[in-house]
Amino acid sequence: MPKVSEGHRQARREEIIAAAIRAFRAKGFARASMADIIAESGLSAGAIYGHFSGKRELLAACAAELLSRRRGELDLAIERGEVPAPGEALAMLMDGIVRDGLDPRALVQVWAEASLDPELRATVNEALRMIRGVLERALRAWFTAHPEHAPHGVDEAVRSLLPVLVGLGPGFILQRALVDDFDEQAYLACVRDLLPH
Amino acid sequence: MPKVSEGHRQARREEIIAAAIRAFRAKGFARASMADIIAESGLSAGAIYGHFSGKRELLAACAAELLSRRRGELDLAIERGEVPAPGEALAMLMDGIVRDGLDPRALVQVWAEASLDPELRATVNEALRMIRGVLERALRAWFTAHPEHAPHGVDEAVRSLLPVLVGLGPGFILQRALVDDFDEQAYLACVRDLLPH
DNA sequence: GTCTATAGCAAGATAGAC
DNA sequence: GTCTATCTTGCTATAGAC
Repeated sequence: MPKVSEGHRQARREEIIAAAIRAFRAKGFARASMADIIAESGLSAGAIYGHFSGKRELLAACAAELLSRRRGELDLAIERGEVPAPGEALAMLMDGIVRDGLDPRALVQVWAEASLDPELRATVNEALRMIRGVLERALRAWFTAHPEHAPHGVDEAVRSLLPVLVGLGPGFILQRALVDDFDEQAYLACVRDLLPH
Repeated sequence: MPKVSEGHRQARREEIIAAAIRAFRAKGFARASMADIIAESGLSAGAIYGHFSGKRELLAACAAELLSRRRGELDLAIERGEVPAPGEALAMLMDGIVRDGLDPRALVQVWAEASLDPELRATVNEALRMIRGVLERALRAWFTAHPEHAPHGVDEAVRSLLPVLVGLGPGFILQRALVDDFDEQAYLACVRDLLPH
């Protein structure tokens, strides 16, 4: 057992993660140096390496943090018995990201790194499965409440629509990151209209 | 005017670009070193730097090359008077990417780099506008031929659907790059079914 | 646990011969 | 135009004091 209380250790870790998120946001994973993260945290090299084995582990921790935040809201809405339509469910997720002030570029950085690093890829996959699980619950609830939109059965409707619903998220995020005149609300409005509602 | 014919110079440039694409494909932009590209090309450092000012310019050239390839097919289909439905148009683009053997990870790398580098971002934006233009022509042709799917007029139908159609591309590419059990054909089938047809 | 200082290395770009 | 050899820079991670 550590000498310092586990609580303090956790707090310090989160402090470092927050600093790393800021650094990755500003410069991306490859370009943000440990020196940047160290400066951003106000700590020192030794302090960082006392908590994380290196830059990659730090990125994994950041990715986990960012994704776990997103889960709550939609999950909560479902718990409360709300039944958002498919397009609404996606809009809730995306709005949450926007509201968080989460720079879409940071997410693109994580994707890029995850596509090359097997370990991080596994982490992201797990996180994606989680998000997918939440969306699946939402879809299932809605199709069950509106069987007229699921002519081949609820299971089939969910199974078919889920990958596309998942795909619409990156489409939103990437355009936010790259397209000069991207209209977020118009995108979400069209999605709501396009998906069954 | 150069001593060697412009044709030879172009050929050498394309040779180098092809090598760079292979290197970026394998390792990503940040991790592929100039040494990798040099080895892949079979040339030497001096030869590369004689044609490109550095790694960034090389990436920009690769991005331009990859995107311009994609343009041809869909554009050609429209020239021939075919009128693909919206989902078909997207599927044609995505199939083209798959057929090219283009590693989706390479595209994610370009996105990540473009989201941080203003110059590359401008290049990608221009390329995206080109792709968007092609898709817009396709949508316009199809809605004109099927006005029953454009109750508020062709212009409005095109304007509304275009960003989402553009967004479905990254959704496909990213899932191909990251999701372990991604089913490409199911995704495209659902898209075809979801979009008007 | 955290600090300072630095070892050790990899990578981008260049210089100068041919 | 292209080659080889190398210069320079900036980085990650560690060592050792406190």
